[in-house]
Amino acid sequence: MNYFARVYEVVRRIPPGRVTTYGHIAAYLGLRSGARMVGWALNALKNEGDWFSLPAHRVVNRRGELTGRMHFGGYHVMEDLLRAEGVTFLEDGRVDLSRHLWIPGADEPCDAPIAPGP
DNA sequence: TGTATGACCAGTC
DNA sequence: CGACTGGCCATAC
Repeated sequence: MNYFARVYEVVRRIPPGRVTTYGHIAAYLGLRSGARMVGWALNALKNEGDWFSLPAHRVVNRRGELTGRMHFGGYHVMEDLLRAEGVTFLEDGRVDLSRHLWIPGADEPCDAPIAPGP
């Protein structure tokens, strides 16, 4: 079963300026705590060299931390990509999930407006 | 076939 | 409040 393809499909659906978490993707796929597999699937992306084809930089952990930034070829690449899309960061260096969190299945959540950024 | 691993999560000490 | 452990599922060796 192409579990990776499932993850890729969900990641592709993430709108610009929005981010989602591993847990939500796993939950959308029907897994309780398959979040590790989500990370593993994205890890396979860099192996395939197609990681740049998918907005993998929009996938963060439940706290909004860019845990996978080291896999983007630089520790600041992922952050720059998100900022370029208008994603705002907290002073802690985490993504403001309260404003940019996007949940799979809800293409246009009404209570998650895109913030214009500072 | 079986063990080890992973860009995680939630609960517990 | 900070740190640790177990679990979860699929892939790789």
